[in-house]
Amino acid sequence: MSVRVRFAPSPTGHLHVGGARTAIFNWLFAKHHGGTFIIRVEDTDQARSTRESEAMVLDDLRWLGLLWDEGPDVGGPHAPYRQSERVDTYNAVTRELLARGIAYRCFCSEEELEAKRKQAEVEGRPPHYDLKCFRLSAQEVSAKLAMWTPCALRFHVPDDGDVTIDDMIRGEVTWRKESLGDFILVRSDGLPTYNFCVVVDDHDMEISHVIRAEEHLTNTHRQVLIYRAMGWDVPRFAHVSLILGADRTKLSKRHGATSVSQYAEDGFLPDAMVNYLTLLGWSSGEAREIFDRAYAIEHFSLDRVNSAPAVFDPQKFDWLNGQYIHAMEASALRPLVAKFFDVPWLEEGIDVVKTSVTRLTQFRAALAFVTSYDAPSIDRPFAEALANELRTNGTPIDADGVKAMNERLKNATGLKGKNLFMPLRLALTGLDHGPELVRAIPLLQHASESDRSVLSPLARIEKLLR
RNA sequence: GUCCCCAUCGUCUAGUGGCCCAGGACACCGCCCUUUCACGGCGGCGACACGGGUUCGAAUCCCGUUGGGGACGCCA
Repeated sequence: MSVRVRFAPSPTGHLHVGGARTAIFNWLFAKHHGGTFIIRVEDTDQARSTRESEAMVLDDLRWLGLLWDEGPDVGGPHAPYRQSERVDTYNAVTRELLARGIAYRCFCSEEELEAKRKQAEVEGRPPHYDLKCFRLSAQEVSAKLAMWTPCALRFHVPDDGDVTIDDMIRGEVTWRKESLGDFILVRSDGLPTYNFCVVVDDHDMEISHVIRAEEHLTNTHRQVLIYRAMGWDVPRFAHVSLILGADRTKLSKRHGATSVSQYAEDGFLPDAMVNYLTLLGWSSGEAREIFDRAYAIEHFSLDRVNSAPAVFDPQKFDWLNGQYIHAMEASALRPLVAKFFDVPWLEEGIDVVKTSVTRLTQFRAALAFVTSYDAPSIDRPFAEALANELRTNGTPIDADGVKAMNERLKNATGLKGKNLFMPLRLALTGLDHGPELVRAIPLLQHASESDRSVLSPLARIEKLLR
């Protein structure tokens, strides 16, 4: 049997890190098995779904590098891949279920149902539907229909409604029929609900494995009942645990950045994000934490996915992102950094400071010693000696040149060690810390040559002496 | 409240009955490298939630307790 998996976002905003991880696991599983990765848009909630959101989610997935084989934009053998465009398919199933008496019309108003739910709650009963409309006679139904009374469609839970699944991450999970009330299949506005669409679509699209978040675990009960009613094969399920915030509740906006696009804007790299999210709940079994996609694809398996929820740790993600930045060539980093901060001398600048940053956005600040200069207060004879050195011998443009300059400065001033290097650093950068001078000084010189807004080392000393 | 899931250092995890008085990573602390900062190297701190079983032997299997999370919607 070929592996066909899907990621099914509802287009109500940017892709969330939890959704991103679910997408990654699906993608990894598909790639590992040489299967098909499908995107299906679950937009049956018309009030919240928008095309703009759909575009944002797809952009986020593309940014992560999770490319799909079938989807709303690229099409495929089971098009359309947008639930709002598949209503005819659902209607056909609805008619069958209705004809066979498995589904029935419910004329109860939302207010009425809400009141009953509240009542059940105070009486300590489960808030299940009371079957009022299930008991309606054919005549009563016809009468209501004749009066155009709005109605929804409910699925009737059968007497043999106990369900057991063999979840690939959790093992056997069982629900008793009693834990479920008759549920809505189609809303009174004619649009089918999630639990119904998922089943029809997953069957129709020949999905072999449903890999999704744990919040859907209890929905599986209803869904299996629909598969059974239709006589369809039930796919394998794998419910991935939730990602939690530091307070151990479901990760949400109040925990800070939670959308993929926010991390992109904050200077994180897609490779680092895929790596970090893959590690959140999965491990290869080898003591290896930094790996590329090829490694993850080769080693990924669902039975190594942790069933316990995981806390998202921004510090570790930050560290991991830094590891990626440090390992990259300045030439590869340049176009990525340029989106946040661009100067003619960027590549050399990146090369000089990259080990001091963990995010692309930090290059601006790390290179501030080049772009701006506040003349510090410094020992005047030393500054004059330095000015004299630069005027006489020119500014060094490589490490050897800097070393030679240091040697001459040592002789001219009688200073050495920290007493020489600290004033030198201060005089040229205005700061008491920064990259090594053998790199920083040539960078300042080069930058001033290609960028008029940058003061050269000599210009800095002259400003300081003024 | 009912149902379902979960439980190893602060966090992510290794561990599938003896190799574990529990290994790695982040964070934190110290030392080294570096005439600054950062990177890097070395070391330290730090966990099997609790109680019962099963077993010669349990972090690992079973039961219970506690704790956490999720779902109970004409949201997905």
